[in-house]
Amino acid sequence: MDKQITLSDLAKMLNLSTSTISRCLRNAPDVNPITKKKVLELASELNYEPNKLALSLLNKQTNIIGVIVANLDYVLATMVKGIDEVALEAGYTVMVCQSNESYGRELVNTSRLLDSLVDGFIVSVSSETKMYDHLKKIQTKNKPLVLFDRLAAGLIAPKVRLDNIAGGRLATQHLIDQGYKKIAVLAGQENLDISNKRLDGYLETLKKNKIKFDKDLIVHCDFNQDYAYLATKELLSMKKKPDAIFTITDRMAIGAMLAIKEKGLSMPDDIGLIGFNNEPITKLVTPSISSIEQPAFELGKVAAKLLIEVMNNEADLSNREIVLEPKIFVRESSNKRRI
Amino acid sequence: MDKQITLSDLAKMLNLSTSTISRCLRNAPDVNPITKKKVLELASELNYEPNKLALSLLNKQTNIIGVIVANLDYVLATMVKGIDEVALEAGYTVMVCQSNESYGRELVNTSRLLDSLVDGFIVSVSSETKMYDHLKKIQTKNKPLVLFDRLAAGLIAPKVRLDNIAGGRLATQHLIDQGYKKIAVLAGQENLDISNKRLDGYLETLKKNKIKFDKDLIVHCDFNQDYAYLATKELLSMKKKPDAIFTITDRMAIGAMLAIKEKGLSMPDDIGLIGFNNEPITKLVTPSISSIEQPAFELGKVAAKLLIEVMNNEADLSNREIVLEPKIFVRESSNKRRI
DNA sequence: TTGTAGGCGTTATCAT
DNA sequence: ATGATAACGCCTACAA
Repeated sequence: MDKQITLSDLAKMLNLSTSTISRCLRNAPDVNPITKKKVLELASELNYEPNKLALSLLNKQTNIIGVIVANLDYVLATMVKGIDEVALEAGYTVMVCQSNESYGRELVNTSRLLDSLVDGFIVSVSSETKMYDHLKKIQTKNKPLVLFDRLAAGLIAPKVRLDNIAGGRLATQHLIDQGYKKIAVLAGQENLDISNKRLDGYLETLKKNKIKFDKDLIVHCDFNQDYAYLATKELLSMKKKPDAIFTITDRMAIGAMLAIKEKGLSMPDDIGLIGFNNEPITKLVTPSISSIEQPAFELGKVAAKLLIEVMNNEADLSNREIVLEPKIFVRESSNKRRI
Repeated sequence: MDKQITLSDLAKMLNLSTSTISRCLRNAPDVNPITKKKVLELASELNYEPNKLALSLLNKQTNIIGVIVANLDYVLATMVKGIDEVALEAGYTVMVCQSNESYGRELVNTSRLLDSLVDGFIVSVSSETKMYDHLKKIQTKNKPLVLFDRLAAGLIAPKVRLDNIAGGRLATQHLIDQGYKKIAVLAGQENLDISNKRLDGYLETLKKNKIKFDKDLIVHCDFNQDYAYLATKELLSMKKKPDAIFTITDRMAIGAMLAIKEKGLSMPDDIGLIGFNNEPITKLVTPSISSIEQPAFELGKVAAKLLIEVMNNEADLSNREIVLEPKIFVRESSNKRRI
């Protein structure tokens, strides 16, 4: 590691004090233009650049935003891109850590970022995370924290999320409108708020349409294609088997689709299928899969804006919750009436 | 932002000097066990944590690795996951910046990370990047730099990459073995090393099999499904139209597939298709798409290991180039002989 | 207009 | 066993 040029290097070379150098470099008002010129010339000649670490130590801020996500799949990567967009614009650099859906990794990441490194946090919890002490610790240390996507239920903090209930409603109502009556749900793990909300939308919509709810039609499993495949196989071998499946993610929809095809059933006639996230893949498989879209890029941008607002603001935004609306994209897998 | 507890806070409260406190906290040998106990108790009670910024300023290292990638699509996200894995293990935190395939963004990211923030760089250049001054600047400042995936041709630095020529060979030979004779290539932009290498493998294999090369069958276009779609439409309306297409990425294969289907041609009989990357989607579309796999996770791990080696080592590794081998996955889209 | 001194939080070195 | 001091690189009073 080469020694970087420092203020005092310049000072020595020009027989000036470091403060004078500093002033010249920062366009301070009261410096001799001649001195200033000399300093600027030497500085650019030697490629002087201020040491951000020293500045951060002084100003107690790093201009780094820490982002913790469970993984970098399509949706989260898109959200991160949105965060990046806004952060860069505002002069912040983004540090992305993946927890790999592991609670332990999330803890490590949090504490690493927390150690005076980042100015604020944007977090989407892992599916394994059931305790929020690490997030509370962020708050105890008075670092701004914004939750997005997968929220930590019960934690008071500014939040940005999709209206997951509405997503659940949208999907369910669509299936009902298409004439499906026995609608199964492949949900995520039971502690996962985002999954439960989508499920709530489902239940609500059944009730509204006076369809009896059958608890055997709800399966909780990992956010994972393989589990979804297995779960669907089981569902399809039940006596009162479903005539439609709503999966809480597109990955799971793919798993379900494989099981359905294997069983020799055809979509949308024998069975309807709708996913969630509107990943590009839904358009490309055969049959194409209906899905609920969340505005992922926008959601990331909003989260970053909110965090920056919190960081700049004295006002208490801890009860602010920004909710974005989902959209439905009807495709072949559930379009029984060929609308 | 609350004031964090500092060493001198503890010192004042216990009527000790900061050096003593520091020693106790770091398990130094010669401290009075009683003092030590007192200090540790108070420290944990007040949740004292050392200020990493101050440490970094002192030690001239941040334990942060900066990663610059063009985007976070499947392959790159997987590579980043590999980097993350190794880095975390070695006590480093990873800072991921996306250039969004923009040269300008890449410049900004580089200089931000460069400002004394990160201990080393792992970079995959954007498809727009044709000049490497920003990377040379990293080297001028004597920060370790490892290139991976998309290398900067001509820049001397430790590199980790896929054997792209072998990938091109593998794909081409497979198509030839299947009986295809007029093999088109959808390549990336002309300056992109990774694309050119795959193309080299193609050319080499044609020659080896004594197949005449037709330059009209090579199309350079953006790494992008839509462009690939359009390019394929053109290819298919040529007089001497191809009987197989090798696309340099799977995304492009998808675009090609859409154009092929639209034209009413069937794979693999009317036309063969093979992609590159072995993205999950290749297995899921109909017909499933043959593809060349690169060991993305492994490649990320190797890149991180190499960087750490460079950072710890005085030896000059700037000529080291680690090459990983691709594998072919034959699927329906090109399996004419039903092997 | 320029210089001096002190501080940001830590550690290493040298004294005590 | 503990304390004082200097140093990392910068900035902001305050002094000259």
